[in-house]
Amino acid sequence: MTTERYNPRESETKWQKIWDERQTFKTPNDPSRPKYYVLEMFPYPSGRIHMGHVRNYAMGDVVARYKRARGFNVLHPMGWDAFGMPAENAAMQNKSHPAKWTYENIAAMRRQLQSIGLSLDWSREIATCDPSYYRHQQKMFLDFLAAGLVDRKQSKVNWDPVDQTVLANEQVIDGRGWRSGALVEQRELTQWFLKITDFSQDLLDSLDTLDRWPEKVRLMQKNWIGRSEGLLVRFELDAATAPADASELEVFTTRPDTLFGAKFMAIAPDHPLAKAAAVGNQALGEFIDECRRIGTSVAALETAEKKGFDTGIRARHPFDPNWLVPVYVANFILMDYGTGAIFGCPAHDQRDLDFVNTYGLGNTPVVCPADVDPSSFTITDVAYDGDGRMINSRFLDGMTALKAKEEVSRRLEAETLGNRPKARRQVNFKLRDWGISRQRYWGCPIPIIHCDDCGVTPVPVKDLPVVLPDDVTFDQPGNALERHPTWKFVNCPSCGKPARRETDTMDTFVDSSWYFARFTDPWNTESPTTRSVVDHWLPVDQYIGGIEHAILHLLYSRFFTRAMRKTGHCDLAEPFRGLFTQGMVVHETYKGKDGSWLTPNEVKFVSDSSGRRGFAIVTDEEIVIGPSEKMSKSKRNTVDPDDIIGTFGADTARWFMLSDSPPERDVAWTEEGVQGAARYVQQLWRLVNDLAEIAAPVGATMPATIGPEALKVRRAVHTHLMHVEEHIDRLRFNTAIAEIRKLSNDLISILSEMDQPADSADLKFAFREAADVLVLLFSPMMPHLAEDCWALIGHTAPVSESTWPSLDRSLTISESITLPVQVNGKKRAELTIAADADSKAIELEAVKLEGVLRALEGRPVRKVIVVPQRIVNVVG
RNA sequence: GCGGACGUGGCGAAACUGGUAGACGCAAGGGACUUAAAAUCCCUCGGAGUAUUCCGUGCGGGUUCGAUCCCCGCCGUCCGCACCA
Repeated sequence: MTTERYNPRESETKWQKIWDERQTFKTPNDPSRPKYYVLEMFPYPSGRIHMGHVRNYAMGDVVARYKRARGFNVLHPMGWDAFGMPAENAAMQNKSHPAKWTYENIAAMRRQLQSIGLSLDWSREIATCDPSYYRHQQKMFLDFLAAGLVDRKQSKVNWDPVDQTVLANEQVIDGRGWRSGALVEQRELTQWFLKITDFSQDLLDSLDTLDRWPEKVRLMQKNWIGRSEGLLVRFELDAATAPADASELEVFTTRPDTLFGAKFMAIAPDHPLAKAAAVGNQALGEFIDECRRIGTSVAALETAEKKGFDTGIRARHPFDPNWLVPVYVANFILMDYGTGAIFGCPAHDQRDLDFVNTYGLGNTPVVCPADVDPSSFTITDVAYDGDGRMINSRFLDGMTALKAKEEVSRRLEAETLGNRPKARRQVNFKLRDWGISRQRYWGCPIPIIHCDDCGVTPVPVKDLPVVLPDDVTFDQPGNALERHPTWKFVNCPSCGKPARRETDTMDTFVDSSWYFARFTDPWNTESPTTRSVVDHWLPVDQYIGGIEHAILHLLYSRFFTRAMRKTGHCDLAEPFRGLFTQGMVVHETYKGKDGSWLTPNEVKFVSDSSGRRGFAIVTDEEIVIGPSEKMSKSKRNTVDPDDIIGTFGADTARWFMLSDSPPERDVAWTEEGVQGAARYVQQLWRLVNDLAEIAAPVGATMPATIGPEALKVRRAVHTHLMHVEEHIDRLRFNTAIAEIRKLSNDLISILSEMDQPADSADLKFAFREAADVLVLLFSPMMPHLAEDCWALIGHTAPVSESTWPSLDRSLTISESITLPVQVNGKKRAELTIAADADSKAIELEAVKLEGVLRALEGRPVRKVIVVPQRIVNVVG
């Protein structure tokens, strides 16, 4: 019998149209049904989707379709992270407008996404650059401001003097702007900040509750938040050496135990005391300037040696007024951590040791490791930062370092300097407040008006949204809003006098910090969220995206839900209950003799038992096959989803993306692999055609008696069904797919081994069940093929609207099992026995087996270990 | 430097986290069908061996009846943070 080949191109567009017409994936806000919210990180509308998107959305779609079939009301929306620099750069190049570029890209990418057959509710689509979205963001900014969650303060920024904008740290490469190549300056600018540090402790503590997040991401966030417990210690300055106004220096330390090992104090170049000391000290002033110039770029930090400059100031040791410690300005002290000042204990801190070794200040070990004789313990160029007992430390000697920490803290808290305690305990965080001001046009305007009389004045809510003007030009660098002839000139909403709009816009990370909440009711024109709706849908049950967002996006979103809760926009702290970070799509690289990269389309291959070689199609020259790397334009190893879908169909692309590697790991796109997936599409099509011929009609009831052949089919079906469920539940798509292939392999071999036509009622029923289950199992991965197969086997409603098969667990347990039998840990025999046989019966049978007796070589059996349902081990 | 993850066939991987190592697939080799190719179907496929055998999960030890999995020490690869006092 011949079956026509399955034609994905015709089929896929047909079913996409049908789903659309039937509104199959439209999700009502129906609180009566159990909900499931699955979300993939929304894309930036760069113009075209890439294979990484296909992988990401294929995973989310499997979860969405699976949960839908299992009876959940599934929310699976899509939108666009649409503000950002690339749109402005494109506008500059094309003499166009960022909005035009962005919306054209959105249209193109929406079409591409639709060709993948994703089960998305497009009626909820949002674009963050649309005033209908960002107006609510402006409202929340004002609410945050009123709630004390917004700050406006001076801060140091990376300033690109050519592009005239602030650059993020990631945009500074070797001290130069990534676009302009200009030397980046450190500037003090007044910036808007969101006070994420208000939640430092909670953001840290709550990580423990995120048990469905990757451990790696939680750890990265933990390190980023960077909590450390320590002591703030006030050192009195020697009046004879200190500047007139300065009487003390406060430092932060996590090692108060090492106070008697102090050899110097060091302060940041921007520390107020450094500035005071530089007055009338030209050499010191020059040193400070030099530190500033080198700045804090990564390259500078890696190579810069520890440098310092003695201010001449001396500080008194907190436990000994006669002990004077020199105060240095040093280039490795950060002003924005702790107090911008430290005491240096070189024996137990590598940086301090490097420093004293340059300036000849010496070191005194004060913590001695347990296995070392204190009298011979010396430090030369490796600091000791481990545990031990105190030495050379007066009243601390003999204590453990831990005890000494406590003792020093206790004593200094009790002693006073100028009527205040000499020290207090403090918790410090590395986490900084989130600077959101960007000197860009294509972002969400910050709804603030600056008035000479009234100062910083919020835009009244009735005047929202503050809309970006359309008539802007990009013929010169800098912020188009700033130089717009009229936009920024408004009257003060408070006093009515002429005033100016804030021309900074918000960091685009703000846009993506709450879009998941907006999806729950994107139709609300009055408020960012509708409380009854948002509280029902959130948290997102399964969030899927790239590991590159492990810190910023995910941390900002966690902050945002807390801030939204505080301002009444939602009622939860943690937005993402489950997080999954998928791996990249990589591809081999091809390099010609002349060192130029070739695309996969420009190369042909020859494979035989000696290996695989590649040749340039045009020149026939042999090329070098390089390692698989992330798809990139520069290495020309990209594969275009449109081409793949056009050639093989979306189902094949989806199947291959999910099948080859575990989802969290990188997957290598290969021509052979995608062809294997395409072959399987045809194999399934043939199999379902064969089943359609012999299966009982749709909805046939189970016959009273099921013969052994039919039982075999049913057992296979339900066993594989059980395993596929387990794999999808754990997001193990690759093993789910292996399990589906096992089922189809089983069915193919059962069909080929049948020597008689399946005309008995029980077999017909079993094959009906097999066909239904098989199609339903692969329908989340290959939905279009599944629809055609579903229709072929007689169903009238789409498989996308059908319910998941119910598992009969009794069919997954067989009457007899075959256990491997080991002798001394090595497999020597197999034992087939009743599944419910007890351990004693198994033991008696096992020691009689021929293979066991042979391996024992006449030795007596000393012990038999029976692991139920698993294995038998005979020890002898 | 600090923190973390990972090393299994020619390749991607699996092994229900202590219980038959290599499922499922890719590539390769052999065969059937065909004038031929594609497609399809059958067989082989970790190494050695005539074997009902031995060896084998980066390397070296250990715990255990039994270790890819747990412990100790190395080697290698990748990732994150980075002068955070």
